[in-house]
Amino acid sequence: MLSKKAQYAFRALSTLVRRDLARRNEQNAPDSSASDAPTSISDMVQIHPMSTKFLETILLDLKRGGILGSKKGKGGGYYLLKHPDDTPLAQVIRILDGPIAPLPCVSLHFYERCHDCNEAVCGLNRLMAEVRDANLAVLEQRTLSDLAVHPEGAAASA
Amino acid sequence: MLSKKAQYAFRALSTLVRRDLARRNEQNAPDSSASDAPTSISDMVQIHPMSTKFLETILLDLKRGGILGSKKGKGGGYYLLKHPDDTPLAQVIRILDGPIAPLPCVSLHFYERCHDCNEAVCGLNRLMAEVRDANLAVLEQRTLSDLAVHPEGAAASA
DNA sequence: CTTTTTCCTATCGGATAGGTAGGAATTAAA
DNA sequence: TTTAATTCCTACCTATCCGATAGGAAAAAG
Repeated sequence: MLSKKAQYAFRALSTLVRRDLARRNEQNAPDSSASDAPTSISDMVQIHPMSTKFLETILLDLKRGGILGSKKGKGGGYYLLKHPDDTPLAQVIRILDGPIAPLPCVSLHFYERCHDCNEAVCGLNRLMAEVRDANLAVLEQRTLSDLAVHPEGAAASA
Repeated sequence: MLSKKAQYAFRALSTLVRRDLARRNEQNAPDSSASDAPTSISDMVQIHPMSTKFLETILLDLKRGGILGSKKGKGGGYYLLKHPDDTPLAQVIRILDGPIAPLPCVSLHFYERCHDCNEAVCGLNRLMAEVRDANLAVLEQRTLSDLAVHPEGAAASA
């Protein structure tokens, strides 16, 4: 299960993404690398109500994790460092919740040896690696952009 | 991540499965429904070292969950209620760890409404449902039998 | 120099994970 | 009929983690 941290992170990020994409559209610069016009924490909290102080620590994590940039002082806030297409959901989850794999001994980014079993012949190991791959097939493919896409009704596709 | 409970459960189950399959083979009764010849906790712990008392509570859970049967008293122990092919890994995980879905609002067996968002238009909801499905594609397909299969070296396939 | 913001560290209460304790109930066999 | 081996039950314990809060320091704009 995703932690509250990760859930709140995705909410806040969805705001940043929507603004970022809107701005790229306005400026006719769909591919510029970093976004300007930082969004403050208080703005984010107004759109998705949650504890301001808690969100503060989450955004700090995202910044340290290389997803967000920030600007201090009046008019400051946070902004995406990359195009939303270029940040997979897996990256966000790893920053806030750690490993995605169901066992440390099949984790790609947080591997820890499993001393109670011989990994080469451990049936569980092999199966959980399958689960990990199934997860990553979604989480590495889907990006922040997908967060902002609302599945419109049938009318939208007409 | 799987809890220790679930990990230990899979270890103990792998012992039961190996014995069960061997017995079916000996008796030329590959499809009989329930296995006899219970295996005691102390036997299981000798094969896969772990806390006896802790395993006790785990096996009780598996029994209440409908996966194992038991026999009390001298010569007693636990046995599989069904053919190993007929117990998907998902069932074991749900008994010991609860929901498989990354969010309560996309859980099939432990659904809880998500009051902070409108599920119909929540981008995260939709994405996490994809993750859930990717997980279940493995965990409902793979069964206890797969736990016991050791991937032999190249020689085995020759 | 005041206001607005991010940044940093410490703390806290409650829940959960992992594991233990002690014994009751049941069964087989000596 | 006693003894030994087993499951069954409930309560408890302890350390860690989760979610959240507190209180400021540092920076930037006006």
